[in-house]
Amino acid sequence: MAQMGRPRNFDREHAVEQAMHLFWQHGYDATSLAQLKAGLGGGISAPSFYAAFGSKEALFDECVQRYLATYAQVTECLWDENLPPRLAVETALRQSARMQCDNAHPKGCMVTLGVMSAPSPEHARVVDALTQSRARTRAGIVACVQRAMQAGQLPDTLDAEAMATVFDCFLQGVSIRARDNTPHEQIDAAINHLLLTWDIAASTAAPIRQNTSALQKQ
Amino acid sequence: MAQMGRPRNFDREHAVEQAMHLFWQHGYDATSLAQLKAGLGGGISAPSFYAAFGSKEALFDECVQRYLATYAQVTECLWDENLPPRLAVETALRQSARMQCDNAHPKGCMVTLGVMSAPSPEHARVVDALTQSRARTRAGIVACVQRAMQAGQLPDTLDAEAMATVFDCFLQGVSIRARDNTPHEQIDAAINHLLLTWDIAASTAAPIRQNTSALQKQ
DNA sequence: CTATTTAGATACTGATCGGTATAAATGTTG
DNA sequence: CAACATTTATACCGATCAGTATCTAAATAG
Repeated sequence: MAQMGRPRNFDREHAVEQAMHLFWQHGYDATSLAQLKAGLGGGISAPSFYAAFGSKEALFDECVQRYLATYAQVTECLWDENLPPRLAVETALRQSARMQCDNAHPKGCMVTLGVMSAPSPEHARVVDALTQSRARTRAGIVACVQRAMQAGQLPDTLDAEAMATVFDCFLQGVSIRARDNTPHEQIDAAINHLLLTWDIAASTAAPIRQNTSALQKQ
Repeated sequence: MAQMGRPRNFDREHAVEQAMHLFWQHGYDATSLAQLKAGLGGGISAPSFYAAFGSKEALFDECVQRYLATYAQVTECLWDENLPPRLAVETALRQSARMQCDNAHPKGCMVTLGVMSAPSPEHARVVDALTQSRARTRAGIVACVQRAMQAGQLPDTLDAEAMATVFDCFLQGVSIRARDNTPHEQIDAAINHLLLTWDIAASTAAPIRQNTSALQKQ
């Protein structure tokens, strides 16, 4: 059955996409209702906005979900257990760097750059989804390192959290550098160097696991 | 000669310090005049605020200058030509990480976390000092790499910008991780790994290979 | 003392914030 | 057609934004 009532004269999907770009660029607070209304589908009225999206906060949540389901997928390879761990990390770094430097949308990562304000109770709720997403990516990198350790590709004496922090801090920093208009080639070249930390750690791994020494620690 | 007129009953220096903490934590736009008035010296009135500081923007500029002259000095070792380049970079990373994780003030770096909004003409002016400071730190790291290359401590075939981007991206990312309450020990341990990129570059005469293993695509 | 200088207190400004009440316009359903 | 459902346009809400006008309080200068 078709939709009853007067049909809306803007494309809701397209409007969410435009709203995501606005939030991505300016952040949650700095994006005003006036900006959103003016930018969505070529201009809609306040009542249309609230009828379609509920509230500014609800629209933001929807935009975050949209972002996580699309652009943020570049790091999803971290969870692909069919990929060799090192390749999974490298792929995540390279794909994310490429995405963040793309001119087709705001520079940097929306999940990272939405950190801004922290303390106010409602803002905390808004930012929570972003914080959790960052924690998930972090956990994905840690999982890759641990997988490599279990496979003997990294020494099992390694501090997985510390090793993962190297890559995660770098990845978070890419958002800042992308905002500062660092060319993608430069970041990609930096990834070459960064991955050497993996290789040099791997070169100290015993080719055949020696559980005797590993089990000493606790 | 002593000051004429009625003396103000709050400590201006202390007030700037408190304002800096507020801007540091919430960012420029998200810090309201109401917050500032309530937080400065235990509460001052609007006219007192404007008489003492001129405007919100002028106070922010003053806070940025204060920040650059104090907390941001942790990376000033990058410009100390008496320090071996690698030690200068390591010291900058470790001191900055320690500072950013300190509980005595807001987590992260004010210069990095003030990026937020970009486009509006006046906001651009406010953010400009931060952008320039980031560029200066970046240039300092590049200078250290170049100094090491000239001293034969790094191969002269190295791409200094790319090498510096490794450390700078990491450094920028520390702000995000500090906001996410990553313990300082973990970041410090990550710096150990990160510095291996310097050592392995130093040990190789030939330029590092491009695209170490994957992702020739696109 | 008076004059001058500076800061504080109260109250207010116009603009913008996110959000809504009301009712007309436009569609489907029977 | 009439009844219903939904979006639209206009106008508006109280709250808060950054910033001020006005007057009084408190200090120094002569």
